Amino acid sequence: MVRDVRNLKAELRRAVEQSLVLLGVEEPVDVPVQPTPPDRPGDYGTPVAFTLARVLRRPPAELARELAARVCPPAGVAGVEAVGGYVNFTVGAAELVRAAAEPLRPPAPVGRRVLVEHTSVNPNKELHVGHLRNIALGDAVSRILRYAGYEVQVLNYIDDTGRQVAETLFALERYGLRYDGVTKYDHWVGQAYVRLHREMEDPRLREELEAGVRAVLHRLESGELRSEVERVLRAQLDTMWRLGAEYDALVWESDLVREGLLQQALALLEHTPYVQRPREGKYAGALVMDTSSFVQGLEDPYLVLVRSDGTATYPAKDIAFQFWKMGLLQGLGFRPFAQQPSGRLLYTSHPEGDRSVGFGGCEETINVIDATQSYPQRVVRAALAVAGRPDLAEVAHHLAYETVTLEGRRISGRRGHTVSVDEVLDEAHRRARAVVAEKNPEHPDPESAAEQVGIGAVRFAMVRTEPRRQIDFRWEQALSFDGDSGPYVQYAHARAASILRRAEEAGVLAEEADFAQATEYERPVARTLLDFPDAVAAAAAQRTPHVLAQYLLDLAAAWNAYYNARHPDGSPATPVLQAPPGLRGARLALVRQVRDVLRTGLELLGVPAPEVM
RNA sequence: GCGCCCGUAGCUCAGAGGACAGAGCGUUGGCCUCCGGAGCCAAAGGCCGCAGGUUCGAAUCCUGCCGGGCGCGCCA
Repeated sequence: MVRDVRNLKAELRRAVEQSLVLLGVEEPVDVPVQPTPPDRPGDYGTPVAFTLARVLRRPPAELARELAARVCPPAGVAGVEAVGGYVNFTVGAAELVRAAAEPLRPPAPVGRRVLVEHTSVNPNKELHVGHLRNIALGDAVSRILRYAGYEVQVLNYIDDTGRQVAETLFALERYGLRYDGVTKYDHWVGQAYVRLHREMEDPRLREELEAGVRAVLHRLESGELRSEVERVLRAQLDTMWRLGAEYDALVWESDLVREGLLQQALALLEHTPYVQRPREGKYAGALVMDTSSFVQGLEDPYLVLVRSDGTATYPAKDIAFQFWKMGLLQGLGFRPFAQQPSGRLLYTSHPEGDRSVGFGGCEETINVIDATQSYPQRVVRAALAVAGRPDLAEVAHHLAYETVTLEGRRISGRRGHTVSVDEVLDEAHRRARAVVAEKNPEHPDPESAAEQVGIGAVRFAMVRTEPRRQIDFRWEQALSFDGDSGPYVQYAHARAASILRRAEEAGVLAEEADFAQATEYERPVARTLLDFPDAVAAAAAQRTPHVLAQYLLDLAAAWNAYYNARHPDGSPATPVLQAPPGLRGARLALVRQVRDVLRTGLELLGVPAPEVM
């Protein structure tokens, strides 16, 4: 009996391989088994005859016919036929539905630790739609890898010693601002930042402002202003949590420096032939790394790690962090920071933290950072190679996504050309609320449904396309509730859940399935259901959620088509609750699986799956 | 200038070297005798940027060109 599609495909492959021997093929040949296109006979097929044609010097169609005649198909396969040069297999409807209805089993643990860093927003202003893409991608990839069996650490890097934070805190001081308690705190603080930048345009003030910023920077480095930064961070976290993103730990840049990780990283690099301290010329007195063997296309391959005044550059800190992530360096203590909405504890690095809390030291890393940072990310990988670990450089991935533009222009927080995540979510909620009121006026909890649909629309829009593609943020597109959208998939899920609810009310939910009664109408949904493990595996392997998003659209479409199917005379072809006993059980099993796969898939994307919407 | 990424239907996008290139939006026309119409069915719409090459087979791989985005600081 066929258990699931992985077995099925593997069994088909084996059967074909055995028949190859009968044809006199001795050399091992790769036998691809793929689903047949719609409107073609069969469910799965192989083009192996084309490969063979070359070796055996015979026409592919002829070989396909011979293969089809000799192959001994596994149990449950109802037919084998040659279609042109392809050999196609038809699985019986009963077997197909039975296999598709088999309960989901998550993949086994792979025993590999992966560290995903995402979000990493400067703690000095509210989140904008560019950050939205980062969070949606990073959170989805983390969930997918965890499901795929990896041990995943999700980190959010807090750049608390950066210029942007210094400018903001300086602005608050300079203008003597007091929090009004009304505006969300990160938005309020962001206004001070924008105001300072307006003032900085005046060349007469530049020196005075610069000195002020530098003074704050020093206080930040000493850790003196940590609680100020933390206050902004907590406001930002509310937005991240509202989106459904959660983290395992926050890593503060100041901790990285204070714990000496930066110095250790530099020490690792310093005695390699690639790193030098020139006595004269352009880089006199600085510590520089020659990246020419690792990064192409640079006029000047020398990268400054330590300035001639003794201060470290940003790339140096990045390198130290990366070394720690991959276990080249140890250190950093952690302690609990907050309880997240799901109950999961969020840790933070801290000078008084517990050093035995085991973050870092992963075998593979994924840095979710936009594509404009590709060069610094290559430098980070180069540093691993310089430190004698080219093997680690291979698995230090940069999940590079293209930036989000706004009306075709680059987002700029400073110039106010931006849309905040909070604003987007509020508007999404408002629009979804209106639709719920219209479509489902009896809804028991319309506010909660509107929130779930709004978030779902926004997050799905951010992950449905390939990360490398630039996207222009448009309200109608990001907040679309029909067509290829999050709510479309959510609706398909709610519809399946609704049928199961009614089945339970009618007392037929536990009815035994008689798969032998399965019809041709079930075939497309069943086949699509069987593709789920492949979709997740592909998303994990390629480290991109869009593969899974596209799959869920396919499944929702197949399920909706099934739901609406009619006989040629126009009468409903696929009633579930009114189907004859046995067939009803089989259809309920299929509907349950549709609901479970949609729910699981949506969860992996971080899109809520409401039962009623 | 050099390097990286992207060019697929009017628009927004899928498409791990395999079967006549697929969705959504928009346009046109249909579907409430069923369990949710945020849905379904159908039609129209394509030199897959251009030109070569590799291959039994190319939207997919290679080379060149064209168009667009980004990067190339002792900034972060």
